[in-house]
Amino acid sequence: MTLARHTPTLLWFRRDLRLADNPALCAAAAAGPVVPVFILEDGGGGPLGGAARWWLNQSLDRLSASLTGLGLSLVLRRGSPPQVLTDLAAETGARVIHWNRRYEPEAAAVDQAAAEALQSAGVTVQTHGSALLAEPWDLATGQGGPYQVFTPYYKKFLDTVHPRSALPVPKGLAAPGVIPGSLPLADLGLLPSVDWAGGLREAWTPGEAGAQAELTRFLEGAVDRYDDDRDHPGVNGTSRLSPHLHWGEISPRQVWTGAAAAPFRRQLVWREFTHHLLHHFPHTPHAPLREKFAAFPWDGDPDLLPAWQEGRTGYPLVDAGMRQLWQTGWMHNRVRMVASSFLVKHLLLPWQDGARWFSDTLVDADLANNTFGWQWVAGSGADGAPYFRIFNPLTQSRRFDTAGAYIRRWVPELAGLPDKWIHAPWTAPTGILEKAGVKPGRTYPLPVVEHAAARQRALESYRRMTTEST
DNA sequence: TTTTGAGTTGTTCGA
DNA sequence: GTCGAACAACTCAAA
Repeated sequence: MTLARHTPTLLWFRRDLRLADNPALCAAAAAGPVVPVFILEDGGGGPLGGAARWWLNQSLDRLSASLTGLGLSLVLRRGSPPQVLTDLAAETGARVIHWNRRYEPEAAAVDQAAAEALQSAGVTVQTHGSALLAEPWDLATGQGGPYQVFTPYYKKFLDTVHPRSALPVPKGLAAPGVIPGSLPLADLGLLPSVDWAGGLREAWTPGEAGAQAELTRFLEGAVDRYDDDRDHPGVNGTSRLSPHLHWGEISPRQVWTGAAAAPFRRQLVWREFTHHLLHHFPHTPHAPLREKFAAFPWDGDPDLLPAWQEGRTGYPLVDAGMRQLWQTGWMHNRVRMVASSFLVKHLLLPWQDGARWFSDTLVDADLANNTFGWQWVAGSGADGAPYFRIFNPLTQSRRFDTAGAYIRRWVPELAGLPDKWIHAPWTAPTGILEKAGVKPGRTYPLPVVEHAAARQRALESYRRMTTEST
């Protein structure tokens, strides 16, 4: 064995907290002893929300245990990646580093700075693609530009992208003779000082094993009914893989390979599309993609933002969604649309406020997906959604949570109401309300806005924007 | 260059 | 209760 075989290689874990189908891990392992490191970054990829920090803590704990089982030791550090990594290279004598690429503008800038610092220090940087099925710059229109409409993107994707099968966990992993020092996980300070995470613990199992279990559950049942069930929030009909995908505890390739059903794969391509958009339009987390929306009059009552955040709007489906989010760090996608639309159109508050709240409370908080979703709802994003598409929270509630199962679970003070009245308690007859123990305005809020009036006001605002900007 | 067809997820109104 | 049309005008993507 040559001396070079004993020189360790650095492996920088970021949004790929898994061992299977991990190209950076495979490449590092093939070169000899591996020093895996995770850095809690000072700035970079944007501030981590509270729910995301909890998830990250659990996931790092699981990753560390898995690596230990294979004879490796995860090094935890905090600071600025260029500094931390050049220090670690000097400390270990590593000449090569591998990582899987990130795509958010700020994260990509950090990675670029780290690569430059390492190269200046004589360290070879090798990056790999694993967070997406296609690189954001791979697909282009006939003109060579980025796509802004999903359907043509989707067609192009199906024509040109053929995901390869997943990589196995590499065999024969070896640690270096000297293990670099690591912070204890607790010293990263990811967990809240007051433990509010009970609902999260109950709802989720972060980590690679938890991700595989969730995929298995989905493949053994829900995937076959996905097209019908995914819109019904009272049914466990979605994959619930979003947080696992966000943290890379499972790769999109593993999911794609496992689930061949077209309606589900289509959703995975949506994830690709949002990353494509964010890469090509890096300003969109803050500013509307459609420029004329910069003039939109967001003149709703800001005092209603907390009512929305805390699930006190008086619209049971909206409130159920916001409370599910607060308690479990996740909201069913159908309800995300209804609740987001309510903030933007009924309350006339800026989508950026909603995006910020979601970023802080979602365990799957993902810049590309979150940005796309909010801009789509606001009508300022990349699609042909007409401005007059305003969700009616009652129609949506009756259509998708007909029997009220979702509302009863998350708004228990309404649980005693019959199906017929649970969607709009303030319309129920007095006798029914009394029997259910519901006092509108006392045990459950009256609607903070009236639907028809709010709808008219939103339409008027869009009209104002279009007339005043021309 | 010009033309053409089409665009995730909806609601309301009136026949 | 059901059904089709209207809700505007624009932009995108490809031919």
